[in-house]
Amino acid sequence: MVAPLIRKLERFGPLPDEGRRALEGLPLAAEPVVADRDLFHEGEHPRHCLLLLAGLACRYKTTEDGRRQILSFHLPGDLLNLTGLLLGQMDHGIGALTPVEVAPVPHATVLDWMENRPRLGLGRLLWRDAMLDAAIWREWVVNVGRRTARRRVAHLLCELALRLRAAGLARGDICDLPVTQSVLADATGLSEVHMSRTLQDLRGAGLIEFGGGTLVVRDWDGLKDAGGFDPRYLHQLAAAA
Amino acid sequence: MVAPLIRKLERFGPLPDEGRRALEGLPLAAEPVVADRDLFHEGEHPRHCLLLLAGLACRYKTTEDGRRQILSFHLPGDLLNLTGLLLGQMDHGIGALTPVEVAPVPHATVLDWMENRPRLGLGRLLWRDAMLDAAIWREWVVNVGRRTARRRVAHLLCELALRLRAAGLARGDICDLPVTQSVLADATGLSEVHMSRTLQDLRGAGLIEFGGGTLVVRDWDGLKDAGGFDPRYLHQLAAAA
DNA sequence: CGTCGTCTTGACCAAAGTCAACGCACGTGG
DNA sequence: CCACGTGCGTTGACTTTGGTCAAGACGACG
Repeated sequence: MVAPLIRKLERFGPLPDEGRRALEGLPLAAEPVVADRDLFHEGEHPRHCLLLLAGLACRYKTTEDGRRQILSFHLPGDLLNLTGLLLGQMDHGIGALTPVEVAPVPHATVLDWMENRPRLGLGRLLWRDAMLDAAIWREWVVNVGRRTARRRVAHLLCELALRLRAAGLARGDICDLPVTQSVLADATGLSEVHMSRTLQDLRGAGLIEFGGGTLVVRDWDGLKDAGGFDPRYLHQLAAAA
Repeated sequence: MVAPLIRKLERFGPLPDEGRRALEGLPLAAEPVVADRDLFHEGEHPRHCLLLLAGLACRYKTTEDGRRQILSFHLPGDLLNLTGLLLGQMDHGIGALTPVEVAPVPHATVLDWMENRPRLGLGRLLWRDAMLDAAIWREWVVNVGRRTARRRVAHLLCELALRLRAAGLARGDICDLPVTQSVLADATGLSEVHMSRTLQDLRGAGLIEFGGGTLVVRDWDGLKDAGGFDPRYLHQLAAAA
């Protein structure tokens, strides 16, 4: 069950055997969660992280006037909520976009890894993982702040295609992306209607197909181009591009 | 010289005496940097962090078509660039917005604090500081993604007023904010012209005064309201609101 | 005194939002 | 097996927000 997490951490650097064994020995109780349920609520003080085993999750915030902004997507293998561990209170929610399986990992366990057991080598790798999330947020600020709808959407799809591929959720250019257009709209700061038009635009240009929970990248170079996508911000993940 | 850094870290939790002594004993060579110069370039592989001693700095990215998006502002006491330490390559630039004083701190030193010397208690505090930056980015995604120009600008000014106050750069509601409107525009994803109009709008509503490098918050509640500002995302910094 | 950077203003334009209607697929219950 | 409802996507007409372009004011500074 921890294999995807281990694979991900090893992208950041070597994982000592002790660390690997610690992860593999972790008692994990998988819990199913139905779609659209919160894994963490904004404002709560969590006492555990969640290892995402299957399904798609997202972080999001809701504005004062009820609009939703999705902050990031999370794939199987992601250890959700180091943020909550370090900051205490959740400043955002984490929700299941699809039916999901998660396994709680107590904060105490993670803190022990990071602070008392340097031989595991987990501290730095987990920290890097958190910093990669931050790198993605920085790019999202640029995306919503300074790009047109077309570039925005193309850019997001590039990022997702790459991450889905790295997580083993794609066969070639065919990616599992079981989300509605309204989810993509909330991730890009666009309206649902305009998302629909923009996707049609990209489809019409022969760059993608999207529907039925699947994204097909028809023309990777064209899509990269349309999005002004430079994968360097994804750091170790960039290789695939 | 490290006093502002220590003050900031202590907001996140108790700093053991060993840690304090380690910081105070740090050999710091202050270097002046003129305004508009880069402290770190996008793409470089830095070998040190920079402790910001005086002046205002910002992180930014430039899009493929040459537009700038400012990602965050940094005030004296900030230890710039834990990101570079952990991710290796810079995915963004860090620039001096005003004349600035910085002191380099080798990566090796910081890594040593964090990984080999748990008694210092610095690891967790620095990590929290990095996570607070991430919390601010999340809010910025919401700000540029889901708020109108007026709310956006009001929100940014609320955040800055609070942070400037916490950093001792404000006397009451009068804050040192020596930046041009074009900088604020790049931080909010607006055009320079529209920033000018929006500031006039806020001025006209009696919420702020802004000019000559100074921000005066005339009506804090009104400004919070106009920005939909809820300081909880600033975590330990929220107290002042 | 002239120049440059910054801010302001006005006129116009383009991008994206809003509102409303409709089609379609899917699942449910009669 | 069909009727119905619901959620999702699409389309069109219209509005709003903010961007763009261009000109001018103002002040700091050489």
